[in-house]
Amino acid sequence: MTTATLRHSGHEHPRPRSAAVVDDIIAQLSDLGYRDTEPRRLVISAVAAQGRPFTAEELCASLPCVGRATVYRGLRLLVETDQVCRVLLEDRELRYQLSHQGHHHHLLCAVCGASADLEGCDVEDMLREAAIAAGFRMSGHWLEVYGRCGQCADC
Amino acid sequence: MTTATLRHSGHEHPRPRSAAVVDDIIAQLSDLGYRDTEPRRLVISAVAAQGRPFTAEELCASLPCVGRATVYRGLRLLVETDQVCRVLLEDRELRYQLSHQGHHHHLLCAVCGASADLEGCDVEDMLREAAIAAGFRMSGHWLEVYGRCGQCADC
DNA sequence: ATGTTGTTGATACTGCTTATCATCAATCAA
DNA sequence: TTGATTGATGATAAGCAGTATCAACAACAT
Repeated sequence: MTTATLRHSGHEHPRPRSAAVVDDIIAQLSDLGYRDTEPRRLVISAVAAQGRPFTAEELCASLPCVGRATVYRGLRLLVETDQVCRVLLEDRELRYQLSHQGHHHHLLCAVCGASADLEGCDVEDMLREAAIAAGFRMSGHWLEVYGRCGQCADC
Repeated sequence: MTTATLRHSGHEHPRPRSAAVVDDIIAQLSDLGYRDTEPRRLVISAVAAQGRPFTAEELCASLPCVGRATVYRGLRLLVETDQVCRVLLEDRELRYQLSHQGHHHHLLCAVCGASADLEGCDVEDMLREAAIAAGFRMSGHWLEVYGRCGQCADC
C-alpha cells in the first residue's frame, strides 16, 4: 500500500502541531506585511484541522464565530501566498487544502474525498512540447486526476 | 506556422456550412429521442457560429429571441451528447465549444482566446500509471493548458 | 385530426462569492 | 504608554451563474 501521502480524516499519523502550523503561516504572512489577527489565526487553524479537501462553506460552518467575508478573505490570502491550494472536483466544485508548496497535482478519491499528491510525473514537460507542436508557448495549466483510493477500491 | 487546428474568429478557411452542422446534430439528437425544435436549432446554429470558446452568457446574448433557460438547457444537452465540450479558463470561467468528438484536451490562448486541440500527447497513460503508484485507480481527469498562440506570442 | 408528452420561456430562486462601509484593533513612532 | 495610522473585520447588500417551477405550447406518433 502506498498511502504515505494520503490525506484522510487525520487520525493516523502525528503531524506538526496545529499551533505550530498556525504560527509558521502567520510569521510568513507577517513578513509580507499582513497583520497577526485573531480571526486570521482561527481561519488558519481551521484550515490546518481539515483532514481532506474542504469547501469555503465547510470552513465557514466550522468557524461560527468568524464572519463569512473574513473566512473567504483569509482563504483567498492563503491561496495567493501559496499556503493553500485549490482543488477542482469533477463537478467543478472548488475545494481547498493546505499546500505542500511547490507546483504539483492532485489525485482525488471520488468516494471518500481523500487526496494525494501526484508524484514522479512530468506532465509539464510533455505538455510544453505538445503545446509547441501546436504553435503555442505554454504558460500554465489546470490538472486534476480523479479515481478511487486503495481503501475505496472495492465499494 | 501550425495553425491548422486553431479556432479563430472564423474567416480563414471554409468549413462545413452551418446549416449542415445543425442538421447533422439535430439528426443525432433525433436518434436519441430528442425533438427537432426551432429554439434548439437556433442554439445549435449559434454554437456553430462561434469562432472560439464562448460562455453560456455570450450565447444567450447572441440569441435574444430564445429564453435563457432554453439556451442553458440546449447547451447542457449538447455537452451530454458530446456535441459540445466544456473548457475551463485559468480563472475558472466555464466556456464551451463545438467538440471534435473523442476525448482530447485544449490549448487556450490567454490573449486572444483561441483554442487548439492537444494532439500526440498521451497524458492519460502517464497519469494512470502515476495514479497506480499512489494506490489509486484513475477514473477521469480535468486538463486544460494555457499559453499564447503563434499570433499572440509577441504582444 | 388528436392525444401524449417533451419543450419552451418568464420568473423566481438558490448557492457561492465579492463589494460596501462603519467600526475595530494591530502596528509603529514618539 | 499613548496616540495616530491604516489594515482587518463583520453584518449586510449586491452580483452572478445556473437551476427549478409551471402554465402554455408544439412535435411527433397513431
